[in-house]
Amino acid sequence: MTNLILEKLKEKGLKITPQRIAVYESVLKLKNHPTAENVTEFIRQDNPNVSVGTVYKVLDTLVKTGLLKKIKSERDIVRYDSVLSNHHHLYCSETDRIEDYEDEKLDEIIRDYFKAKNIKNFKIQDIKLEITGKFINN
Amino acid sequence: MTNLILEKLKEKGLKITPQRIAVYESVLKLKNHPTAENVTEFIRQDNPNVSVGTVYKVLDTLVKTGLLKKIKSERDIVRYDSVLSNHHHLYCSETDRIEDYEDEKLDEIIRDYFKAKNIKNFKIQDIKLEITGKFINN
DNA sequence: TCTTAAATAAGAATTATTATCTTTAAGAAG
DNA sequence: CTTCTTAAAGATAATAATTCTTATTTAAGA
Repeated sequence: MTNLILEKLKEKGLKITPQRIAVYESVLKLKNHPTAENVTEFIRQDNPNVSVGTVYKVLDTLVKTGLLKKIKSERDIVRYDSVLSNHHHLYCSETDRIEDYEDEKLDEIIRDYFKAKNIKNFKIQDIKLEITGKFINN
Repeated sequence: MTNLILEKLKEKGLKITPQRIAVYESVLKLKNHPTAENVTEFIRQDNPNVSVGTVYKVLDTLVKTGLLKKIKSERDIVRYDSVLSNHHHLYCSETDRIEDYEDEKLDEIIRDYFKAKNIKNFKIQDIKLEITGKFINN
C-alpha cells in the first residue's frame, strides 16, 4: 500500500513526507469518509507527534491535487473521500453515516438526459446524487 | 408578503414575533440562499438590535417546522433555502453561487429508475442532484 | 554534503455556531 | 384592557472546526 501512496504523491509532484503518507493512508484505510479529526486520531496511534494543523494542511493539499475529495454534508464538519471514480452518496437521515453508491447505468441515463436538454447559462462539469434515507437491517 | 409570513408562522403554531417575521422575510427576499450572517446583516438595516443568536435560533426553528431548508455545501457555512418544492441545485465551481434547478421530468425518470432498481439495505426518502459547473455569460 | 524552498509543529487567532442566563413580550385567561 | 405565564429574545460566554503565524525542521536536488 505504501508503494501506491508514494507513487501517487510523486505523480502529483508532491514532496514525500511521513505526514503526507500517514494522512493519505489513513483516509484510504478509514472507510466511513473520515473527518480531519478522525484522521488525526488515527494517525496519532502510531505517530503521536503530528499536529492538527498539518493534518488540515495535508488534507487540503491532497484535495487540491485531486488525490482526495471533499464530501458535502449539512453539518459543519468536512469529510473526505478517497474514492475518486465517479460515485454518489447515500446519506442516512438519522445518523451521520454516508456510504458510496456507484451506478454506471444511472450515470449514463442522467448524462444522456442533460445532453439532450441544455441548461441555459450553465456548463455542467459534474453531477452528484445525494440520496437520503434509512439504512435498514444493519 | 407580510400576510403570507404571518399565515405560515401561525399555521405552524409559532408565536408571532417581529424577529421571526424579519428572519423569514429576509430569506424569502435574499435570493442567493443566504447564510445566517447574510440574514443578520439584511435584518439589521431596518432593525439594528436583533442579536445574532436569535437569528440562528429563528432559522433553526423555521427549518425544524419545515418553513425553510438547509442547503449542503462543502464549505463550513450553512445556507438556507425558502423554496420548499422539490428541486435541485446548480453549484458554481468557482464562486459560491448556488441556483435552484427544478425539473419534474428528470425527477420522474430518476424516481422510475429507483423504483425498478432496489438498493439493498436502504430505503430512499429523497434524492437531490448537485450539479456542479460554470455559469456562463452572467 | 550543502543549500534552499517547502513542510511541519505549536499554539494563537478566527469563524461559525451553540449554550447560558437574564430580561422582555406574545398571547391566553379572566 | 390588565394580568399572568411561558416561550422567545438579547447579551455574551463557550465551544468546535478550521486557519493563520512564526519559528524550526526536513526533503530532495545541486
